[in-house]
Amino acid sequence: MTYEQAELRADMLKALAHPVRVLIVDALTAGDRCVCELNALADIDQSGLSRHLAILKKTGIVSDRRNGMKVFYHLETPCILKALTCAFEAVKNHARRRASLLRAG
Amino acid sequence: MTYEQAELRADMLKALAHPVRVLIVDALTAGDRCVCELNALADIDQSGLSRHLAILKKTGIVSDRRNGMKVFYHLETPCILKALTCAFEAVKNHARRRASLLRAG
DNA sequence: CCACCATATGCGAATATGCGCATAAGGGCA
DNA sequence: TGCCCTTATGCGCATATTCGCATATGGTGG
Repeated sequence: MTYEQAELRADMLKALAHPVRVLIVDALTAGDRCVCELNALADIDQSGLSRHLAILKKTGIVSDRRNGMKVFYHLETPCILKALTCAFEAVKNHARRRASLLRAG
Repeated sequence: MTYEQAELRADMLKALAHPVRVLIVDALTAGDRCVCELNALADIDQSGLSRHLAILKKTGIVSDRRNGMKVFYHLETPCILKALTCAFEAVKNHARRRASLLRAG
């Protein structure tokens, strides 16, 4: 893999690597949501949420669509979920390994 | 998903979200490598590489094993590759969409 | 046009990340 | 023990992220 290819992948991962953005992507798997609905996900300023959405949009993970006064966000890359699930499984495995090491040692 | 669960996933993604670390994980899919081998992957200081490896190790993505003077790193979570592949496909889709928008508009 | 609602952006401050240099730490070998 | 090789860590600096506040923008309805 070239460095440039690695950079593309890293940019994608970086766009996802924030708890609020993970929550957003998770919520969008159930269907499109407007900003006002997503705002209930985390205890965060509205402007902050808007910025997180802009980050996801810039990398193409989500797209947006206006409907009257509201803007709805749509998950463009559902496969990104596999990444999240994998990450979660890996975290659990890691925790389990650490726990058994603590028991043994 | 709770905020705590999202934080765990985000930590995992953050650990991967750097081009050098992506290169490391990619290289380790072909088998264990010592630091001196990995050092050839990118034009980076040896201390920097060591730090990147420490980040991957802390989250459980890789583990290390001493063999004589050398330390070998091992990929603990090969499923993480699916995340990388997904990220890459998503990047390509995004680029394609942007390109066709440019053509149309 | 004006008031209002939903969303986005400018700005500054706090914090985190990444880097290189120097150096420490762990281990092999004479 | 002393020297060398491989890898890790302390430190300071530059840059990037994140956040909240204030405010701008786009759209609706009176």
